[in-house]
Formats: sequence, C-alpha cells, structure tokens
Amino acid sequence: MSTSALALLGLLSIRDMSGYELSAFADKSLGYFWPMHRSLVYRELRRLEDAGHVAGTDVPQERLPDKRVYQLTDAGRTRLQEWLTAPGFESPRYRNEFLVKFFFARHITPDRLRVFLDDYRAALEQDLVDLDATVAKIEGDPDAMFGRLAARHGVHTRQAVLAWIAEVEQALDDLLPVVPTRDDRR
Amino acid sequence: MSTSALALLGLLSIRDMSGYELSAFADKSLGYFWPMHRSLVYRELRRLEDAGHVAGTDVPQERLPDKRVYQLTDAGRTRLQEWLTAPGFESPRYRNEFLVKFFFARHITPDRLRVFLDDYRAALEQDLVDLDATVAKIEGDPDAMFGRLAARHGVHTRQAVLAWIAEVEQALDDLLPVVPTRDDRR
DNA sequence: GTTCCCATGTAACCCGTTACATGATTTT
DNA sequence: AAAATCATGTAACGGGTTACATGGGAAC
Repeated sequence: MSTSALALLGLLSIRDMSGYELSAFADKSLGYFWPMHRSLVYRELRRLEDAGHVAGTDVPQERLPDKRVYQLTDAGRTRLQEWLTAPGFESPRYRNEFLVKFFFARHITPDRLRVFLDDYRAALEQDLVDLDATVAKIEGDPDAMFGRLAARHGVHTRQAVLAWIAEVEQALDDLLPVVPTRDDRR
Repeated sequence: MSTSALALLGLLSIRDMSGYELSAFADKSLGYFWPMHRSLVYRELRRLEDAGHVAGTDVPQERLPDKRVYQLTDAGRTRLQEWLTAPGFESPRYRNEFLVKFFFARHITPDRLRVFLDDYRAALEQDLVDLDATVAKIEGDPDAMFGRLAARHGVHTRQAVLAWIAEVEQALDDLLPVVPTRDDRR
C-alpha cells in the first residue's frame, strides 16, 4: 500500500471529500513534502474503495459535474492507525536537478552560473513566501499545530539553502573576483 | 531526455566508465541529490548509445564478467553542453514520508511521536557523518570544488532539519510537559 | 463572444524501483 | 563449506507524470 494511498486515508480522517477536493486539499497541505497529482488521487481512491478502506457515494450536482464523495470505513481507519503507529519511515526522496547541473558547473561560464544561482534563490524565496503564508494562516489554531510545524520544516530547509547560496557566492568571489564592467561604473 | 541520462553524460565527461562503474561513481557523488539505481543506469546507457550520445566498447576481463565501457561522442558532449548552459531547471522533487506521518500526528501518542523524532534525528545525523566524510575527502582539491559545495548543500539542509526537530520538541514540551516517571527519578 | 478558469474525471506513458541471474572471490 | 560480497548485467512492475475529455460560469 503506497504512502500516497495512506496519505489519502489521513486526509479523509479530517473530513469526507471527493477526489477533486482531496487533490486541492493535499496541494495546500501535504503538497510541500508529498505532492500528489490529481490523476494519482483518483486512481488510489478507486483502489482504496476496491480494498474496502473507503466508501464512495455519488453526489449529483447542478451546474457542476456529479462527484463521488469518499469516507473512511472502519477498515480504513484501522489501516491508517496501523501505519501511523508503526515505527520507521522510508528515507526521504530528494531529487534536485539544479544541483546536478551545479555539480558539473566547470562546464559553465561563471556568469551563467551566477544567473543559475539567482534563479535558484528566486525560487526559494517564492517558496518561503508561500510557506510563511501557510504558517500565518493557521497560526494560533491548535488543531493545525502539526500542519504548521510541517510547514516550518519547509521554512527551515529553504532558509538553509539560501545560506548555502551565500556560501557558494563567497567561494566564487574568492576564486574569480568580479571585475567591474563599464556599465557597473556608470 | 531525462535528467538521469544527462547526468550520465556529465559523469562520462569526467572519464570513460562501464555501467557498473558509473553506478558506483554516481552513488558517491550525485547520490545525495540525484539517486540512480543500477538498472536505470544500464537502461539509459543503452538508450544513449542508440541515440548516438555515447559509444560503448566491450572489454573482456579475466575472473570478472566482461564489461562494456562507454565514452562520450561529440554529439553527446554537445548535448551535455546544451543542457548545462540552458537556463532554468526543474523544481526540486521532495517526498518525505516522515513528514506525512508527522502531519497526522494527532493520531499518534506523544511518546510514540518522540520516538519518531529521535529516529528522524538519527537518520539525519548519519547523513551528516557521510556528507562530512565526503567533504573532507575532497577538501583542497580544486577540481572537486563544485562537488564539495554540492555536498555542503546537503550539510546545510540536514542541519536545518535538526534545528527544526529542536523547535518541534520545544513545542511539544510547552504543550505536554514530560512528567518524570519513577525510573527517571531513581 | 471568445477565452480563460472551475470542477470533475479517464487513459497512456515512462522513469524509478524491485526482483532475478551468474560466476568468481573473499569472509566466517 | 556455507555465506556474504563483488562485478556485471536483464526483466517486470507500479507509482507518478502528462495528455486528453467535458461542460458550465467568469472574465476581458
């Protein structure tokens, strides 16, 4: 049983939702550390229903396509509980194409590398804006404590990478001092 | 063309290698931010050869299975260069099952949660040991500067997560002060 | 009044993972 | 002498991504 499926059980333990709602909800909560495409959500829901971990009910809607709303079954709740209390966890999966390019940076000109670093920093700063907004929105809600702390995880790591960028730029400066161009002096 | 394939071109720009060697080399270099299973390496090498980006030569060996050693072709070197100089990069993919469980921690007892945090910390500390060893081994080698800095990326993020754990434990202490048990007082 | 966005989903592809194979060498 | 490790790979499965479909409402 995949982590994505178990994550869906977790979300359904909060409230009943349709696939679309689950996907949207996941985007704004688990999205930073467990992204799930809508397609995956739908497929896993089908499987979870086949396995009896969730029960779906078709709900007709006016002006909107009919939807299928899912709720946890007792079996599903039990399975969720098993997973959460079982010790251990898979080691984090991390893939960073930026770092792969960076690793081979001797094939890149220094100025291009600095642009890469700037782009990377910009992406991180955007992440931080989003994460801070998430944290702020649930500040003070005691029910959301773990969600807020999970977002704080993202904040910590992004800030660490910003510090890393500074370290890299320092190393580059030491190696290849920036010579002022005519434009810079103007 | 997948990032893994391009990463292999990058590794082959260092020196000619067989699939097995590439896999071992990748494990100790790109492994922290772009893991590649051996199987994947072999399949991508086949494709790269079909596409003319690498050329393979069978090398018979005594007491060891024959191997196929690959070298970059001109086309491959060009493709690598294109990739490295093209602006932009895919956004980092991050999946952390620990955080998913943590997100649903209201279903876990506080003591179990503390065990989870301890396990997470232990894994991070092991990462740091490995990363520090990597950094130390190539310290001072100017050719390995980017590799060293990439490893430093890992160091920064792991340390940030350790700081996060401390923040979480503080939050838990504030919420549910640990009551000393008979054993603790003994 | 086109064009974009919302709300709902299905289908196909492919990268990444896990399992399988094999014979020599080293370790217990 | 059995078991683990090394050095080389192939094959199959499945989770995750991308592409496709649809019809109403909102925006420009």
